[in-house]
Amino acid sequence: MYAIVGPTGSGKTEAAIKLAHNLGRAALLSADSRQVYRGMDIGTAKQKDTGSTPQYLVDIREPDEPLTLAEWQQAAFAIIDRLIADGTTPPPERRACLLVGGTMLYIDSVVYNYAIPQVEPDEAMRAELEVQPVDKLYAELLKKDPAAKAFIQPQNKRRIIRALEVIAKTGRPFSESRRKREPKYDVQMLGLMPSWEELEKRLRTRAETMLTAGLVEETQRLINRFGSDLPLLQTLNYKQALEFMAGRKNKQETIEEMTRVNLRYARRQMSWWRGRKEITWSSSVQMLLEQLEDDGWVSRAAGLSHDLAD
RNA sequence: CCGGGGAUGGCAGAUCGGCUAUGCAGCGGACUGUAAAUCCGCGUAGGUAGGUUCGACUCCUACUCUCCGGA
Repeated sequence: MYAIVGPTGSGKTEAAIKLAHNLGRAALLSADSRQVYRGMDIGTAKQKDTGSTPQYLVDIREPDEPLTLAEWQQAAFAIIDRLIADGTTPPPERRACLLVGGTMLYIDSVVYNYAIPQVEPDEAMRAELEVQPVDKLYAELLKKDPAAKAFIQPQNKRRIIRALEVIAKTGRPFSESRRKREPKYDVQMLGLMPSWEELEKRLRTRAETMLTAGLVEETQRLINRFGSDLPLLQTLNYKQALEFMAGRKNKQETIEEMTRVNLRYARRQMSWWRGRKEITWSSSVQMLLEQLEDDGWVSRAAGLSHDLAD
């Protein structure tokens, strides 16, 4: 199993499709918190055509029923188990699994087998806590779970509330849930990151393409169906499309703005992965594939999937 | 040409005779059920030349530029 990570617009999906082709029998597992929603295609740069390679966890929800991390993780585990792990799948359906996407937390939840607290969001409780001052909430959190100080910042109300929610429902400190478990799968992590100049160029071109391809119309369709206060409309690219539609920005300004916010997001993604020893980085799709050949990973995996197919 | 207002970091925009404005952008970071979310840390200033003062971005003078009104 491979995980292909990299910032938005780096060409991860393209790399994954080529790699899947080289491997022979493989499937794509999308780790993307926005591509899971139907009708959000252009703005999320969804790749519908993956050739003969199946793609999972795309278009699995309507935009008005949000998917949570825990649900996504369970769905991912179920698919991976079916494809490669538990041996109950008849050989013809078995495939090497390529986990590909930019949602860092989603990737990690599978690769490191996060034990996500089985506590569903409690809207009533959240609303109640929301109106209280942060410092009070933070003090309460530290009293109940002193170790939380190491990873929750004093002003981060949303995460403080989540931590309090978990403590209230489980009676255990939130910090306990961060323990690492044994990984379920043997995952090879590959990173794809072109130069920043190259990435900026790609993102600008992609922004232009999105507008030409009908990003505005797609946004309008979402508004028509779900109303203009749909939270998902605050997503990258859709938010900028809304500004354009409201006449606050012209087309050129919108393209620049889209490029800028995508670059900012890419920076945050890179800051998540920077310094991870287990990721092998490449600066182009070509390099990534060559590196795999050189290290014998492809042939090994190809042999494996060949065995599986027998 | 006359009168009046302004000149502050990449941009916007406050305050103050000695003590971090702030926001956006930029750079770095955190992250276990909203994660394309949320949050934290860090640069870069005071048009030019003089003067007053222990000390000037802050007060005074001149100059330059600019905006508004009037010729």
